[in-house]
Amino acid sequence: MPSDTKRRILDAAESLMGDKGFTSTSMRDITTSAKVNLASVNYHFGSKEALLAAVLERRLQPINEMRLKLLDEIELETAGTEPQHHKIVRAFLSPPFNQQQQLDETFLRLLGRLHSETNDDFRQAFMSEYELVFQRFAVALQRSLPHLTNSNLPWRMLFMVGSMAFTMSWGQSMMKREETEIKTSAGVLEELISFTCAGLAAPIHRTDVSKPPQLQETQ
Amino acid sequence: MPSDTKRRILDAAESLMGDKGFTSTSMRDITTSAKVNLASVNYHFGSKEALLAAVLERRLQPINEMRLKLLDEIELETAGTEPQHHKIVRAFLSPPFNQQQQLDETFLRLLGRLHSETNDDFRQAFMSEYELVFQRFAVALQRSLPHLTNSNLPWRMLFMVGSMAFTMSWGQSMMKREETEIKTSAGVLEELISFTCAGLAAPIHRTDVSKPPQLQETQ
DNA sequence: GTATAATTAAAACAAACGTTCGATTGATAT
DNA sequence: ATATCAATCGAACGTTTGTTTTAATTATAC
Repeated sequence: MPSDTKRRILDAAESLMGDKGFTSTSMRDITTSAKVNLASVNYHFGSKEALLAAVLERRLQPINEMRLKLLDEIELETAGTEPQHHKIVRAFLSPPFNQQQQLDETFLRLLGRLHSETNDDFRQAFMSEYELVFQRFAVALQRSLPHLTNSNLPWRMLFMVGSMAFTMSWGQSMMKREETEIKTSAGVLEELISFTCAGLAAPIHRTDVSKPPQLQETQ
Repeated sequence: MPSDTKRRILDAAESLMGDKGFTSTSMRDITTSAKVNLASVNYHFGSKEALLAAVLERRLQPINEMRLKLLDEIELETAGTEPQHHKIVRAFLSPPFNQQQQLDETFLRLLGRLHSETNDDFRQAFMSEYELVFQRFAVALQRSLPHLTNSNLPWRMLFMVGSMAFTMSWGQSMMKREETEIKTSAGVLEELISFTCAGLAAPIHRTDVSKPPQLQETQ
């Protein structure tokens, strides 16, 4: 029987870092919660930062695999009635929300935090693993929304990821507010997809100078 | 001549926390960069967390004031040719991008980080200061987009804030990539407004169960 | 001028941090 | 039984953390 120490550490780290953030979660927090010895983390993972990488890897790899698989299926379809970019957006946004385990909710928060809490080197390494997925979806979106240019698309995809990440870190506390009616991950996902599709497909901004829209080009 | 120690501390804290995050920025980092004594922070502000609150307050108050002022002006207008929700979205999104000083770019990053890096108590206090602004814009948006319900609107506003926050923390590094064509804050703002307006105005998602998961919804 | 308050300076504080160490365990293979 | 080796343990390492204390310095008021 293989020891489950590594899994316990990963679970505890995922949960705690999702709650309090990376730097605010100490090794002692993690090992206490996981009921393992303090030294185990460095023994099994090498460092605290490497532990974070392992936590992310465990969840992100199947998510990105699923994204690419869904995109493959879309591109193999001979014809479809639904607008292509709806399917593409769904292929990108749904995998993180799909897993049905309980732990995933904390992972969503960690993922949401990640984009703004690690140092630049780490983010660089993290993004490089994302690049393939990002690139393939950029090509697919550009094809299905021809009015988008190289100038617009990267920004709109940034907005998409921003909405997604923000939903991940705030959605849970949002759903707990009694006045909020949509209370399931699936419902939020549908709302997020609608919003994102419309945003991506928005008409391109006229660089029309005849009607300066209130503020202009400070630099 | 009043001492400029407080301002130097605020400037240094804003810059460093924007770069490295709150928890990863130490008091010694701040006081060294500001060329003041270590104890000055606690003397003038009381604690590290209170310093962060002061940093945010200094910038956020004029931003939120401007948001409400712009919204007032919109609501006083007798008639307008432009869709109302465009103006409302612009009133909300443009103030953080408006200030022309150099320091503001680091503040944008700090603001973007803030949404996902502080503890819950602090976020609660921070959000309460936001609540008035949020509430007024929610009412205005609902009025100008009648097809939105209490069920949709809070989520779509969350998506809007998410795109905005993400743009704040990543926009600067995004503009430095050579393949990115839009390279000014004003240009990014216009793109963000277009995206957000379209997302907010998106048709509501039919909770139609007869055709459940994968495809539907031609907008 | 001196008295009084406000600010800065230097030093120290205890606590918490990530990491490393040598010893010990427990199973597997020889 | 003995050697081996990965895994776990308690303890300590040297730093760094935010904060506090006490003294010196500067500005303000009388």
